[in-house]
Amino acid sequence: MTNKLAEFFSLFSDGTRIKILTQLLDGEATVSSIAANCELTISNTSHQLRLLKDQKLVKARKEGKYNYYSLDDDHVRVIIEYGIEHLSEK
Amino acid sequence: MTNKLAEFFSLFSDGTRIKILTQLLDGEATVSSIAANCELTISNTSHQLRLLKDQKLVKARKEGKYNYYSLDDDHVRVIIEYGIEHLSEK
DNA sequence: TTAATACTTGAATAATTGTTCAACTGTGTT
DNA sequence: AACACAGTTGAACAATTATTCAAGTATTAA
Repeated sequence: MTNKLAEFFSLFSDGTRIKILTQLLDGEATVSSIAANCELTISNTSHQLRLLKDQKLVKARKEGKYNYYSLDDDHVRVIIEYGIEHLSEK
Repeated sequence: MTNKLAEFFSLFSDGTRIKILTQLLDGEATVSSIAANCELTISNTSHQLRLLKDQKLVKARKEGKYNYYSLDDDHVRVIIEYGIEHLSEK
């Protein structure tokens, strides 16, 4: 249980993934647009999105040659907000 | 900002620290009792507590030769609960 | 059917992190 | 003073994780 929890939270423990997640807070986006906005390579973005998808934090929708990713967990927003609150208070 | 957030969440991204944090949800405890309950070495426990303390998730109170650690952040409980909820839902 | 775009994947490398070990400090006891 | 207990610290090693790179698939357009 503790390890599963840790695995879940590890998705928030990397600046790259936090960038991607906060980007997705604004709504769904393609891999290339996420990569562009977050200043990441497409490959890296794709790898991180897969991790997030494996753990059901995001979901993907395919439309033509584009893959649209979006948040698949209502907790993500709150968890990030709590983190921000912690930072601003301490 | 994203990196500070990631640094904060990285405290939850390790099974050892999750064990320590959940142990502290029950109230303050000494380093040795935490180590015993979580089945960790004293040294490892102490190292992890320092990380948690540096980021103001826990605080320490010294009494004689004992160091009592306790949670110093109201968000910890909720964040862990949200993590558990996520796991049970997906 | 060739080419271009939009990704994905696996493997290698680079970087970070966790754990242990040995030595140390501080406190109370004999 | 010498000892045991409670914990801290820094350095080394072990393990994990992030990022890049090169090659691949899928879709659409020329």
